[in-house]
Amino acid sequence: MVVKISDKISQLKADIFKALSHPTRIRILELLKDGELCVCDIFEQLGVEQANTSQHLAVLKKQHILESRKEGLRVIYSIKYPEIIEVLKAVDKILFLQANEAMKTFGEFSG
Amino acid sequence: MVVKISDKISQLKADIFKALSHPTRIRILELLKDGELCVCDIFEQLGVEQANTSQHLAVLKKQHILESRKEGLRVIYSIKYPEIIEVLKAVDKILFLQANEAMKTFGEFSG
DNA sequence: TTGGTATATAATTATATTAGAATGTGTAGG
DNA sequence: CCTACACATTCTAATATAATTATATACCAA
Repeated sequence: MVVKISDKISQLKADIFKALSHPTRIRILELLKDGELCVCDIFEQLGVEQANTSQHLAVLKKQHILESRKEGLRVIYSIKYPEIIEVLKAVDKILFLQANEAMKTFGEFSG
Repeated sequence: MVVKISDKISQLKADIFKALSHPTRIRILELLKDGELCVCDIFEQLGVEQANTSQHLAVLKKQHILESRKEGLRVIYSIKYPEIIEVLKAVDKILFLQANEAMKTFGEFSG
Protein backbone atom coordinates (compact mmCIF):
# COMPACT_ATOMS: atom_id res chain seq x y z
CA MET A 1 0.00 0.00 0.00
CA VAL A 2 1.69 3.19 -1.18
CA VAL A 3 -0.62 5.72 0.46
CA LYS A 4 -2.46 5.08 3.70
CA ILE A 5 -6.05 6.06 4.33
CA SER A 6 -4.98 8.28 7.23
CA ASP A 7 -2.73 10.19 4.82
CA LYS A 8 -5.70 10.89 2.58
CA ILE A 9 -7.71 12.14 5.53
CA SER A 10 -4.83 14.44 6.49
CA GLN A 11 -4.97 15.78 2.95
CA LEU A 12 -8.71 16.41 3.23
CA LYS A 13 -8.21 18.28 6.49
CA ALA A 14 -5.38 20.28 4.96
CA ASP A 15 -7.63 21.19 2.03
CA ILE A 16 -10.22 22.63 4.39
CA PHE A 17 -7.58 24.58 6.30
CA LYS A 18 -6.21 25.92 3.04
CA ALA A 19 -9.65 27.17 2.10
CA LEU A 20 -9.69 29.02 5.43
CA SER A 21 -6.17 30.39 5.04
CA HIS A 22 -6.97 33.81 3.60
CA PRO A 23 -8.21 36.82 5.58
CA THR A 24 -10.83 37.68 2.98
CA ARG A 25 -12.31 34.21 3.22
CA ILE A 26 -12.35 34.40 7.01
CA ARG A 27 -14.22 37.67 6.72
CA ILE A 28 -16.70 36.14 4.29
CA LEU A 29 -17.50 33.41 6.80
CA GLU A 30 -17.92 35.96 9.56
CA LEU A 31 -20.29 37.93 7.36
CA LEU A 32 -22.35 34.82 6.59
CA LYS A 33 -22.33 33.62 10.20
CA ASP A 34 -25.62 35.39 10.86
CA GLY A 35 -27.36 34.49 7.61
CA GLU A 36 -27.19 34.34 3.85
CA LEU A 37 -26.09 37.24 1.65
CA CYS A 38 -25.88 38.00 -2.06
CA VAL A 39 -22.49 38.56 -3.70
CA CYS A 40 -23.36 42.22 -4.12
CA ASP A 41 -23.64 42.69 -0.36
CA ILE A 42 -20.60 40.58 0.39
CA PHE A 43 -18.14 42.39 -1.84
CA GLU A 44 -19.48 45.76 -0.82
CA GLN A 45 -19.09 45.01 2.87
CA LEU A 46 -15.65 43.53 2.31
CA GLY A 47 -14.55 46.49 0.26
CA VAL A 48 -12.78 44.31 -2.31
CA GLU A 49 -13.31 43.87 -6.06
CA GLN A 50 -16.34 41.88 -7.18
CA ALA A 51 -14.20 39.54 -9.28
CA ASN A 52 -11.87 38.86 -6.38
CA THR A 53 -14.84 38.19 -4.11
CA SER A 54 -16.18 35.69 -6.62
CA GLN A 55 -12.84 33.90 -6.63
CA HIS A 56 -12.77 33.60 -2.85
CA LEU A 57 -16.39 32.44 -2.77
CA ALA A 58 -15.51 29.79 -5.34
CA VAL A 59 -12.67 28.51 -3.15
CA LEU A 60 -15.03 28.11 -0.19
CA LYS A 61 -17.73 26.53 -2.32
CA LYS A 62 -15.29 24.05 -3.84
CA GLN A 63 -14.59 22.75 -0.34
CA HIS A 64 -18.35 22.56 0.35
CA ILE A 65 -18.01 25.12 3.08
CA LEU A 66 -20.50 27.41 1.36
CA GLU A 67 -23.47 26.74 -0.86
CA SER A 68 -25.34 29.07 -3.19
CA ARG A 69 -28.63 29.51 -4.99
CA LYS A 70 -29.85 31.93 -7.60
CA GLU A 71 -32.57 34.46 -6.94
CA GLY A 72 -33.30 36.47 -10.07
CA LEU A 73 -30.11 38.26 -11.01
CA ARG A 74 -28.51 37.61 -7.69
CA VAL A 75 -26.59 34.69 -6.23
CA ILE A 76 -27.15 34.10 -2.55
CA TYR A 77 -24.38 32.44 -0.57
CA SER A 78 -24.74 30.74 2.81
CA ILE A 79 -22.77 28.55 5.17
CA LYS A 80 -23.44 24.90 4.43
CA TYR A 81 -22.41 23.42 7.79
CA PRO A 82 -22.80 25.81 10.73
CA GLU A 83 -20.15 23.66 12.43
CA ILE A 84 -17.50 25.51 10.40
CA ILE A 85 -18.04 28.38 12.83
CA GLU A 86 -16.80 26.11 15.60
CA VAL A 87 -13.53 25.81 13.71
CA LEU A 88 -13.21 29.58 13.69
CA LYS A 89 -14.06 29.76 17.38
CA ALA A 90 -11.43 27.17 18.20
CA VAL A 91 -8.82 29.29 16.44
CA ASP A 92 -10.12 32.36 18.25
CA LYS A 93 -9.33 30.55 21.47
CA ILE A 94 -5.76 29.86 20.33
CA LEU A 95 -5.29 33.52 19.43
CA PHE A 96 -6.62 34.52 22.85
CA LEU A 97 -4.17 32.20 24.60
CA GLN A 98 -1.30 33.48 22.48
CA ALA A 99 -2.24 37.09 23.20
CA ASN A 100 -2.39 36.28 26.90
CA GLU A 101 1.08 34.83 26.83
CA ALA A 102 2.39 37.80 24.88
CA MET A 103 1.04 40.13 27.54
CA LYS A 104 2.52 38.01 30.29
CA THR A 105 5.90 38.27 28.59
CA PHE A 106 5.45 42.02 28.27
CA GLY A 107 4.72 42.16 32.00
CA GLU A 108 8.08 40.55 32.72
CA PHE A 109 9.76 43.51 31.05
CA SER A 110 7.62 46.35 32.36
CA GLY A 111 6.78 45.05 35.85
CA MET B 1 -8.26 54.44 9.38
CA VAL B 2 -6.95 52.41 6.47
CA VAL B 3 -6.96 48.96 8.08
CA LYS B 4 -9.39 47.93 10.77
CA ILE B 5 -8.48 45.92 13.83
CA SER B 6 -10.88 43.18 12.78
CA ASP B 7 -9.00 42.88 9.49
CA LYS B 8 -5.77 42.28 11.37
CA ILE B 9 -7.43 39.62 13.48
CA SER B 10 -8.71 37.94 10.32
CA GLN B 11 -5.12 37.95 9.10
CA LEU B 12 -3.92 36.32 12.32
CA LYS B 13 -6.55 33.61 12.01
CA ALA B 14 -5.64 33.07 8.37
CA ASP B 15 -1.98 32.72 9.36
CA ILE B 16 -2.84 29.92 11.76
CA PHE B 17 -4.99 28.17 9.18
CA LYS B 18 -2.19 28.48 6.66
CA ALA B 19 0.18 26.79 9.09
CA LEU B 20 -2.33 23.94 9.32
CA SER B 21 -2.88 23.74 5.57
CA HIS B 22 -0.45 20.97 4.72
CA PRO B 23 -1.02 17.23 5.27
CA THR B 24 2.45 16.70 6.69
CA ARG B 25 1.87 19.39 9.31
CA ILE B 26 -1.48 17.85 10.22
CA ARG B 27 0.25 14.53 10.70
CA ILE B 28 2.92 16.14 12.86
CA LEU B 29 0.25 17.51 15.17
CA GLU B 30 -1.46 14.14 15.34
CA LEU B 31 1.86 12.53 16.26
CA LEU B 32 2.47 15.09 19.00
CA LYS B 33 -1.07 14.92 20.31
CA ASP B 34 -0.07 12.24 22.83
CA GLY B 35 3.24 13.75 23.89
CA GLU B 36 6.53 15.26 22.85
CA LEU B 37 8.86 13.70 20.28
CA CYS B 38 12.32 14.39 18.89
CA VAL B 39 12.77 15.31 15.23
CA CYS B 40 14.37 11.93 14.62
CA ASP B 41 11.20 10.11 15.66
CA ILE B 42 8.93 12.53 13.83
CA PHE B 43 10.55 12.33 10.43
CA GLU B 44 10.97 8.59 10.70
CA GLN B 45 7.30 8.05 11.54
CA LEU B 46 6.23 10.46 8.84
CA GLY B 47 8.45 8.80 6.27
CA VAL B 48 9.58 12.13 4.82
CA GLU B 49 13.04 13.69 4.51
CA GLN B 50 14.60 15.13 7.66
CA ALA B 51 15.16 18.52 6.04
CA ASN B 52 11.59 18.69 4.90
CA THR B 53 10.38 17.75 8.37
CA SER B 54 12.49 20.53 9.86
CA GLN B 55 10.92 23.01 7.48
CA HIS B 56 7.40 21.96 8.42
CA LEU B 57 8.25 22.04 12.12
CA ALA B 58 9.60 25.56 11.63
CA VAL B 59 6.31 26.66 10.07
CA LEU B 60 4.34 25.38 13.07
CA LYS B 61 6.82 26.87 15.53
CA LYS B 62 6.71 30.26 13.83
CA GLN B 63 2.97 30.38 14.53
CA HIS B 64 3.60 29.35 18.14
CA ILE B 65 1.67 26.16 17.62
CA LEU B 66 4.69 24.08 18.63
CA GLU B 67 7.56 24.71 20.99
CA SER B 68 10.91 22.96 21.28
CA ARG B 69 13.80 22.37 23.62
CA LYS B 70 17.21 20.83 23.18
CA GLU B 71 18.22 17.65 24.92
CA GLY B 72 21.75 16.74 24.06
CA LEU B 73 21.95 16.27 20.34
CA ARG B 74 18.23 16.08 19.97
CA VAL B 75 15.51 18.67 19.65
CA ILE B 76 12.24 17.75 21.29
CA TYR B 77 9.05 19.26 19.88
CA SER B 78 5.71 19.51 21.64
CA ILE B 79 2.34 21.13 21.22
CA LYS B 80 2.30 24.51 22.92
CA TYR B 81 -1.46 24.91 23.36
CA PRO B 82 -3.39 21.64 23.59
CA GLU B 83 -6.38 23.64 22.39
CA ILE B 84 -5.02 23.36 18.84
CA ILE B 85 -6.29 19.78 18.91
CA GLU B 86 -9.81 21.18 19.28
CA VAL B 87 -9.29 22.94 15.96
CA LEU B 88 -8.44 19.63 14.34
CA LYS B 89 -11.42 17.96 15.97
CA ALA B 90 -13.73 20.67 14.69
CA VAL B 91 -12.52 20.03 11.15
CA ASP B 92 -12.92 16.30 11.70
CA LYS B 93 -16.55 17.01 12.41
CA ILE B 94 -16.95 18.93 9.15
CA LEU B 95 -15.37 16.06 7.22
CA PHE B 96 -17.73 13.64 8.91
CA LEU B 97 -20.75 15.72 7.96
CA GLN B 98 -19.51 16.04 4.38
CA ALA B 99 -18.92 12.30 4.13
CA ASN B 100 -22.42 11.70 5.47
CA GLU B 101 -23.92 13.94 2.84
CA ALA B 102 -21.86 12.27 0.14
CA MET B 103 -23.21 8.89 1.18
CA LYS B 104 -26.73 10.20 1.29
CA THR B 105 -26.32 11.46 -2.27
CA PHE B 106 -24.94 8.07 -3.28
CA GLY B 107 -28.04 6.45 -1.76
CA GLU B 108 -30.24 8.55 -4.01
CA PHE B 109 -28.62 6.90 -7.02
CA SER B 110 -28.34 3.33 -5.77
CA GLY B 111 -31.51 3.08 -3.64
C1' DT C 1 41.05 17.92 17.94
C1' DT C 2 38.79 14.82 15.09
C1' DG C 3 34.80 12.51 13.80
C1' DG C 4 30.03 11.35 13.92
C1' DT C 5 25.19 12.36 14.92
C1' DA C 6 20.94 15.33 15.07
C1' DT C 7 18.99 19.16 13.34
C1' DA C 8 18.70 23.56 10.76
C1' DT C 9 19.35 26.51 6.93
C1' DA C 10 20.18 27.75 2.06
C1' DA C 11 19.76 27.35 -2.77
C1' DT C 12 17.30 25.64 -6.48
C1' DT C 13 13.45 24.43 -9.16
C1' DA C 14 8.63 23.45 -9.71
C1' DT C 15 4.16 24.57 -8.64
C1' DA C 16 0.37 27.25 -6.45
C1' DT C 17 -1.92 31.41 -5.02
C1' DT C 18 -3.17 36.13 -5.43
C1' DA C 19 -5.13 40.60 -7.28
C1' DG C 20 -6.58 43.06 -11.04
C1' DA C 21 -8.10 43.78 -15.73
C1' DA C 22 -10.69 42.16 -19.27
C1' DT C 23 -14.08 39.31 -20.94
C1' DG C 24 -17.93 35.96 -20.75
C1' DT C 25 -22.55 34.22 -19.12
C1' DG C 26 -27.16 34.35 -17.73
C1' DT C 27 -31.26 37.03 -16.70
C1' DA C 28 -34.71 40.68 -16.43
C1' DG C 29 -36.83 44.80 -18.54
C1' DG C 30 -37.92 47.80 -22.30
C1' DC D 1 -33.70 42.08 -30.02
C1' DC D 2 -31.00 45.16 -27.26
C1' DT D 3 -29.31 46.81 -22.97
C1' DA D 4 -28.13 46.83 -18.27
C1' DC D 5 -27.14 44.26 -14.32
C1' DA D 6 -25.12 40.57 -11.20
C1' DC D 7 -21.88 37.42 -11.16
C1' DA D 8 -18.26 34.13 -13.00
C1' DT D 9 -14.23 33.02 -15.61
C1' DT D 10 -9.88 33.72 -17.85
C1' DC D 11 -5.44 35.66 -18.32
C1' DT D 12 -1.32 37.77 -16.59
C1' DA D 13 2.26 39.21 -13.47
C1' DA D 14 3.81 39.10 -8.86
C1' DT D 15 4.53 36.52 -4.96
C1' DA D 16 4.43 32.41 -1.97
C1' DT D 17 4.99 27.61 -1.03
C1' DA D 18 7.04 22.97 -1.60
C1' DA D 19 10.45 19.19 -2.11
C1' DT D 20 15.06 18.14 -3.00
C1' DT D 21 19.88 18.51 -2.54
C1' DA D 22 23.68 20.40 -0.49
C1' DT D 23 25.78 22.62 3.21
C1' DA D 24 26.09 24.47 7.88
C1' DT D 25 25.67 24.36 12.91
C1' DA D 26 25.56 22.31 17.49
C1' DC D 27 26.73 18.81 20.44
C1' DC D 28 28.96 14.74 22.21
C1' DA D 29 32.57 11.23 22.49
C1' DA D 30 37.02 9.23 21.70
